[in-house]
Amino acid sequence: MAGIDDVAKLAGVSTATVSRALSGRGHVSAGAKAKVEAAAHELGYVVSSNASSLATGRTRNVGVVVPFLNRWFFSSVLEGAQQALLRHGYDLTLYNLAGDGAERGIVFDEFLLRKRVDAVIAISLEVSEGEVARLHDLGKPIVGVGGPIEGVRTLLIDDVAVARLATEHLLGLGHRRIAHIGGDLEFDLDFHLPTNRRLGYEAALQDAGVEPDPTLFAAADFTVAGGHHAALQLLGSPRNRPTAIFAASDEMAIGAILAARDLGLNVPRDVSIVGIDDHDLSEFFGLTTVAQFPHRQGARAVEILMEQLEPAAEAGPPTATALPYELRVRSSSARPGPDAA
Amino acid sequence: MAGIDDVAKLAGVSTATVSRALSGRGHVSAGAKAKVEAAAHELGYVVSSNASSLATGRTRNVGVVVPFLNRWFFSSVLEGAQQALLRHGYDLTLYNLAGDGAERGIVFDEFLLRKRVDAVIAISLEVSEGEVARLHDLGKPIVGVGGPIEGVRTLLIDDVAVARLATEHLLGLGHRRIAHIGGDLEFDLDFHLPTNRRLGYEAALQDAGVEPDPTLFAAADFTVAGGHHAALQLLGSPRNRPTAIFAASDEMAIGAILAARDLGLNVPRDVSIVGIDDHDLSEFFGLTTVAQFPHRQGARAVEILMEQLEPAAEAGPPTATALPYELRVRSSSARPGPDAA
DNA sequence: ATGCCGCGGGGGAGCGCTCCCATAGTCGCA
DNA sequence: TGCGACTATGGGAGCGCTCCCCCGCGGCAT
Repeated sequence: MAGIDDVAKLAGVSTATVSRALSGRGHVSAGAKAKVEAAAHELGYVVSSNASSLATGRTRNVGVVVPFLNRWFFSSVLEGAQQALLRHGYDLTLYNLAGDGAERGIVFDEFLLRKRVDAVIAISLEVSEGEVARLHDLGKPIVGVGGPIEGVRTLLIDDVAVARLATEHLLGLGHRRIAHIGGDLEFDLDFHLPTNRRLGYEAALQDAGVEPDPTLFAAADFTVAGGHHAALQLLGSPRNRPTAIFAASDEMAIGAILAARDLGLNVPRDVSIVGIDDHDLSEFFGLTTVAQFPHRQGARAVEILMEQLEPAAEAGPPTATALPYELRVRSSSARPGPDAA
Repeated sequence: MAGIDDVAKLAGVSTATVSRALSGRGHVSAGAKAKVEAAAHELGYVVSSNASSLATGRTRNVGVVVPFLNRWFFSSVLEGAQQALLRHGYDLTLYNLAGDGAERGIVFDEFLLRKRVDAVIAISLEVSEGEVARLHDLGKPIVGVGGPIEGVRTLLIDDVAVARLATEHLLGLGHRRIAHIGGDLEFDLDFHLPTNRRLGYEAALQDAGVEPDPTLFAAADFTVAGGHHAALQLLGSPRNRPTAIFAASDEMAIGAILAARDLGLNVPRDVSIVGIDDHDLSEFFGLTTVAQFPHRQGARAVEILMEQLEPAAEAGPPTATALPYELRVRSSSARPGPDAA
């Protein structure tokens, strides 16, 4: 393996100049720079990140901590973060904290603190104040995505507004009996997402002069099966059947569409269904939804970290934290049928 | 931040002893080891992986290269690999090569070779011989999962056998007109998976004395939408309609189930459907499938790397490369209806 | 007794960079 | 012409470990 000395020798300069030429820090004449680059290329030289990190104290590596890997939201955020990091020349070290607390302790004690990473992105993960404090003491920035973390800059869509938008879409179509499939409370201990989406739903109804009907709420976990189960209850009996369902996630909404079909109901003729996410499968199911853009959220998280990690970089826009969302109307929502109106 | 010197001072020993005590290499008396551990704990000392890597030349970090993050197979393998690596005290650096070749070159030239990783796991990714050679020259082991790579130890299920098993299940139920939804050829340039599964399907038919009917094959990409589209063609007209469909993946199979429903056909009464994977959603859809276990495949890949990276470790079983698979019969397959038989 | 071996432990070189400091040259302006 | 400011470059300490080499000691066979 070629080292910096080999490059220096070949280029006829000192190692200091090689370092400067390749890193862009400090002054190097154009000629010297060209010679160094040619030599480096010829030798197939790549700086040793270890040696570089040791000397600088920076690793150009960020740790990403996720609770799940195989769910759409998480993998999308991860993908966005990865690509953004790559553009900045950073590596991404992945920590998948699947549930149990044992791994978690190891990751925090041994890995994150091992000077392996310069910063941390926590995706929808509860991080204790103590953990945040430790990272802070080490001078490692942390940003959260998709779940509020005490004392940490966090990226998340305005769940209340998103739910409101979805509900208003249904109200605008003329629906009045609108059910909601939301997360159960246990889940809410970590994120306020289910609560917030329910609040947005209720607020939209009230603004339209519709009193929320507790019998039109069904709790479920954020899966197709959960949404299916909940929708069967909601749509099960013809009397008092809602004309529309707003589900807190697309996976739930897809479950609801399938449940409606199972009951012989036509979507959207007999029941309109909307979700939140714009999941991969939503287009296939013609699901009307409010898109959030987890891919961009991951990228945004990286930008925020870069502002702190590399203050020298372009100042960038003044960090607008309002995350975009967008109603995507497809075929699963329509005006209620005449008998319902 | 406490360094090794601080620990040495507090424990009243030399840094060499601290290093030995903490790494387990070399001889240290029990007493000294206890003192060192106590001191390290008291100071919250964690070895700097950079300094350690620089001195040893080993990073305890493996690079995982994946083409997609948000597909069930990939994220499952990734999860399995991550957990296995964590158990071995290794980190996982993720490289998501989404399509284009530009990123790819950067990753190989700058990142993987940057002495950042000790080994590489390539998931269903075509790796050129040149790339393999470079890694080999650097002494970095590489193992593939889910796609054959020239000259590299690769983990993948026996696609022919799996397809055969699925097809034989249908044959055993009495089906004779069995259609197949498989990958298209373009996709096959990378992996031989679609071809192999088709071969297994045809072999099973021939062994049962059924001549494969080319009109009962439909190409699709490996998605729900792809399977749906293909199944609509296959099941579209009542004449010559197959009594069963074997899809090369569960996502395709689920698309086929939905297509059957759209056509007013009952699964399994009018048509049986089986897939391959045991995808998360398969249970919900009652899909009969041949489970492969990507999570374990990821873990297995790690074990193989560890055998090379840490020869000192337990010798382990003699590396049986036969990967497990298992038929899971659910409600989507049954004997063909009387009119079909 | 003597030599040898194995174990426990210390000193310190060296891993491959970065960056501080020093030096030399160049330019512009008083 | 002189001086400060700035650019270009080299020398070399030091980042925080690991591990080679060395020493000392006790036990054991010769």
